[in-house]
Amino acid sequence: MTIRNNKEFGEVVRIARQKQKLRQVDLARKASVRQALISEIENGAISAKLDTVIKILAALDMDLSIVPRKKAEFDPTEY
Amino acid sequence: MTIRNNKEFGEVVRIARQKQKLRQVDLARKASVRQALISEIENGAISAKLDTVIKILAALDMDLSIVPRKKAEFDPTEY
DNA sequence: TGACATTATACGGGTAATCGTATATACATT
DNA sequence: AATGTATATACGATTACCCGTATAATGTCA
Repeated sequence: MTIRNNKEFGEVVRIARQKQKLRQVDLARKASVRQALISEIENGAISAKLDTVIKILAALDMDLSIVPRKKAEFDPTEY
Repeated sequence: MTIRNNKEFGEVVRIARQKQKLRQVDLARKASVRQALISEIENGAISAKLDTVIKILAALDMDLSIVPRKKAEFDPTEY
């Protein structure tokens, strides 16, 4: 899953959290942050610091990864 | 390339920048930040904000990606 | 509807990121 | 060595993250 802004990051966090049946407060505890912060991040309201991003992903058993930008592929719906 | 802390992120940025034969000031301009900030980030001195991370990676034609954490693989050196 | 659980928002305070700018340090080339 | 180039560091100012805490808003379910 590729991330281009805060909103997309928040969506990924929320989906992953719900998939694991965690409440915001549960994820917050695992990542050592506030429930309020999880809420703000999931809503794309803030630009979290890198270490916060990593802590939250770790709590969700996910990794941050850097990849070469994918070239736009042919999209038949555009024709 | 997986990223677990600020230092690892900085290393990836520096390597990618050098591979593209860019100076810090060049990358800074492309990402709309200061040369000093590129320096600090490459040295792992700060925890950049997510939008800053994304801007810099975009300037390097790279994407931030979220992936499931890889399971630990069998490591023969531990036996 | 009422009670409970979950999420979103608010406030003040502390700290860190980022800025513009300037300079110091390190590196390279002649 | 001297000059030019690149990177690292410094400084004060501004912005924004993150905190603890509390509460408002929303959702759920009997």
